[in-house]
Amino acid sequence: MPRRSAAEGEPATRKERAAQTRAALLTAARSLFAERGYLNTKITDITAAAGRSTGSFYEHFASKDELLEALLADLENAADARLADGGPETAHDLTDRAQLREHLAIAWSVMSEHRPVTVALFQSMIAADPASGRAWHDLTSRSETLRDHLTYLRDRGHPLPGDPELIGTAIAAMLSTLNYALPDADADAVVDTLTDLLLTGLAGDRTA
Amino acid sequence: MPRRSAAEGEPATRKERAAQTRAALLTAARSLFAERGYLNTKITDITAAAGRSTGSFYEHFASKDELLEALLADLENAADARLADGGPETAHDLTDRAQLREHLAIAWSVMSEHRPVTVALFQSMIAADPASGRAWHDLTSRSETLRDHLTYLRDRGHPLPGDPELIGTAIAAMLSTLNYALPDADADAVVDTLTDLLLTGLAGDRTA
DNA sequence: GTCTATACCCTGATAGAC
DNA sequence: GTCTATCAGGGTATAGAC
Repeated sequence: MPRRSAAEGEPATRKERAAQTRAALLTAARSLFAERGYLNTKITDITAAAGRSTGSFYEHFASKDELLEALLADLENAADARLADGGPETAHDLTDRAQLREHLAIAWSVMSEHRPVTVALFQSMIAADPASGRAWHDLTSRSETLRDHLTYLRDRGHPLPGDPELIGTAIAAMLSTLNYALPDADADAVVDTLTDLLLTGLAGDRTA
Repeated sequence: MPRRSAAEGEPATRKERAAQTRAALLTAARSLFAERGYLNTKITDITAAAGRSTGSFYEHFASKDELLEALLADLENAADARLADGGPETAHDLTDRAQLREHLAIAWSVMSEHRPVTVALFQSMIAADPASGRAWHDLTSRSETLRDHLTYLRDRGHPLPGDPELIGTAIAAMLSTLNYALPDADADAVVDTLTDLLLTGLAGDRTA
């Protein structure tokens, strides 16, 4: 049986302590990313906020970028779990107001709930060399589901405003940037407006 | 009469030389911003590309940020001149396809033609502390004209998808981010798609 | 005004004791 | 694994000669 320190509530195995440190770093990073952003947060800021030493950081992550990967992995696990609960994997007809709205609402709430990661990913994307094409790549892959639904629509004979990939990416650009810029907005109001804008446009008949 | 150096084509007054250096720095900055982006461009990169010394930079600008201000001022002067030539200051009814398209086309071409400044401003905006609200502020002020046109529409009795300021900012977000991500796109194709998307939406009747 | 040289600070990353 | 201490590199900004 492993040795334990005298008397306190904390577990004491090496593994557990390591996990605690790792978790503390992730938690600290999260709150700092949301406050000051990813780019302005230094590794030393994270370790300080977590109450650990600078050197300790590298025992868990090779770089700030790798820490972000870990946060992202957590996010994806959470999202998967949520979908498994019974997500609206059925929505396909984006010309149906309720379905379009649902799609936008989910996107908006996921971004808002995971704001630290969202902010970090967005800043990281924009800070990359513009010539690298990373922004286009990220936005495009972020809107895969959307694109699939659009392609589905087009294949069913519904004419679209243009190429599904371009439309999907444009919408992703709008959502990502607006959510980044407007963290404290009333979600329902924003989603309502965007739903209406994307469904029937500026010239849409709203007399009904 | 001021002294001149022996024999060459270059003018030699202090003022002129200073202006040349300043111009060289601005030009160098422009090309570097377009290539590597604003954030990744260091002051030493600019001076090196301009063929000047590091110290010389501070004789003209207090910081990289101030240099960007200067570039922005140039851009605004150019834009003003272009408008004075006979810009489409008449466009008001954004529910008219031609007028909406014209508005979007101008926005897109201005962003593309001044890509170095556009890229720099965008990166600078995103790199700011997320809590500062700068992103919202920038996007909102960037879409003032759009908002005015939308307000005009609403006041004329045309129902909009929501608050004009929100809609205008959402569109600005889409345009800015998409243009940032897609520098080499076929402008006409993009503008066509966005026009159609914003005019009548995904559910718009395109049978005609 | 422009240059060279350099001081200075911040940040990332490592070494070695515990 | 975690800490303290420290180093190396890159980047900003200034000093002083020309």
